[in-house]
Amino acid sequence: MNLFSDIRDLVIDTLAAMQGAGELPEGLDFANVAVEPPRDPAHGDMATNAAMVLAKPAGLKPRDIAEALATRLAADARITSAEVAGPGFLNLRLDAGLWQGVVRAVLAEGADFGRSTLGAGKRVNVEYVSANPTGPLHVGHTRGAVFGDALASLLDFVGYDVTREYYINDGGAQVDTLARSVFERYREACGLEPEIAEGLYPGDYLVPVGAALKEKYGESLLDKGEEDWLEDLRDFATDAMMDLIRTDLKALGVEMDVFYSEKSLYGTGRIEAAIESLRDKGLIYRGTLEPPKGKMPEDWEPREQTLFRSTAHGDDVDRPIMKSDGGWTYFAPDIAYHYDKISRGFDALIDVFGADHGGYVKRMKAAVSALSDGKVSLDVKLTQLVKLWKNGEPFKMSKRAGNFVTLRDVVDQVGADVTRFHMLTRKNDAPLDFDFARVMEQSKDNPVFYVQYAHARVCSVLRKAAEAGIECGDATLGAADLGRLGHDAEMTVIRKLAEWPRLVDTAGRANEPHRVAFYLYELASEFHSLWNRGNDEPGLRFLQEGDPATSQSKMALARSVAVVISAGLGILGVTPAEEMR
RNA sequence: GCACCCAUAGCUCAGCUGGAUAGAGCGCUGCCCUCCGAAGGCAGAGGCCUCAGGUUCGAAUCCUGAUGGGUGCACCA
Repeated sequence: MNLFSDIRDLVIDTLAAMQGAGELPEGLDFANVAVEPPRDPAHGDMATNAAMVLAKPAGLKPRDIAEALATRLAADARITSAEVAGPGFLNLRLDAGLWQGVVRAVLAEGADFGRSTLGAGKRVNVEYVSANPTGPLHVGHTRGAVFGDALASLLDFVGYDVTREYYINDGGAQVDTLARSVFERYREACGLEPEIAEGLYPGDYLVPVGAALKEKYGESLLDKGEEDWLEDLRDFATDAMMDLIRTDLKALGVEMDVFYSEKSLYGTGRIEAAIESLRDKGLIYRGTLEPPKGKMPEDWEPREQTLFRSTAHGDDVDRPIMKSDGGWTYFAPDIAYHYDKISRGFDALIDVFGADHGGYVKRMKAAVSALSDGKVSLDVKLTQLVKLWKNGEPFKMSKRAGNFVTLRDVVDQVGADVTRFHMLTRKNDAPLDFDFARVMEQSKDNPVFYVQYAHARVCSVLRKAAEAGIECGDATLGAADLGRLGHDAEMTVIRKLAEWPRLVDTAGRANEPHRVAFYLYELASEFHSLWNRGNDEPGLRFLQEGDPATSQSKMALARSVAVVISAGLGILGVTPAEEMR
């Protein structure tokens, strides 16, 4: 149920009827006709721009169209008034029954209220986190994880068939480095002095991995050369790291559907197949790239390479896919991976990267465009930096020393709910401040708390009602006499509830889950406002002493707020608290 | 040098894909608890939406350019 799209349908139908009556020419495009909440509530319940959008193509004056449209709309039982305003806006007032219908719909549909068919069951793959399996996840990964997960839930809510996926970069040189680092920890476990050379991973999270190696191999590896243990240790270490990463993700409430191994692409002909596919399209060639303008790398020399003509699909320069030693560049398996996603039948792909991978977007889009002949879309969402603070002081971390702040540190300290919500209070491409002290604060300054508090208040008043012997099941409330609602303060909340389906829809189109967080804050704010007005105006209290019928109608509204908050928090992966004392 | 992202209240940020008088929070000033949770609410002050052009009925929003920040720029992932 989406009141805005219902009314828009009504407007479109009416416009079509006007065409039938010769009041409007045929062949008009109604795509830009919008029905939206007016900026100023005094203007009415909804406003449409139809007359202004159509004036030019129809060759008529906007006000004339608006007048005619207003006359017809006013004849509809759902519309109580239609007034032309400004340059040609049409302000509509709706029959109160429609607003009451919103509350009824929320109670009837529950957590499904606002679900849409925007996605039409299309299959979308959301790839996120995809951190190298060389250590625990840090705060930056945490933001990507939260964002990707909420985005996936949002897309599911608007009707997509969503797959959550993690690409394990277990095929490159960094895994060799990991294996060598672990070997030193293994030596350490055997009582020798570890030699953590420059370039190895110094973090002590590898100590238990070394110990586990000793469990498995005893001291048998000590006198062997790297060629004898490197491969085994690569697997052993990446498995250990992925276990760690999976556990961390779970602590944050993130569960992937697919973990896709880069290594599985090698030696199976899959990279070759992907490249062949590009070659068939004439997009692979041998050539020499121009040196980059401006800053010239020290060791630059002209070099003939195997290149992907990504410029044919919007990239700035063509990209090497093969190194001079004959091995693949990192780009080649990425091409093959996306080729695999395409061949698994996804209609749309989304990659969530850290902002430091921004330079990678165009070539990846070029690859997907080329591989799918433009049939599969790729949207790349970049998550900006997280700046850590503690009590207003910048919180420094040094990756070199291996003491960076991990996802686990954050979740253990502030909890998954707070972490998730806070990371969604900023647009993905805006930098985010994360102050350990402030995000745990339980006051209105903290949006997580503020939203959860609204939910808890509803739960509280419902408990009170139950104690007073008032039946408050959703079915009962849905059948309550909602005509008893109607005060401005109540209508404001109902209007906000009615926006939920619309909000979800636009958030889903933009792939922007943060909008859900902002909406929830606004809804909570309207609710708190109504709640407090009950202090001065007893008639606005939800629980009306000695008047069960009115109490139930007000409870219906309160309960609707809780249902929508709960559904919204569900998309964000945050628990709706029932009590916060 | 090139590409991408960003620029909105003193501070931190929204702004519903082009709509009416640009919104929150923090901070500042002043109010509201014999009252369903004051961990809340109300009111006030605070803006040439960085600048200059363009598109049109209409621009914070779209386009171009400038300025100021961030990020990334061949056989590393």
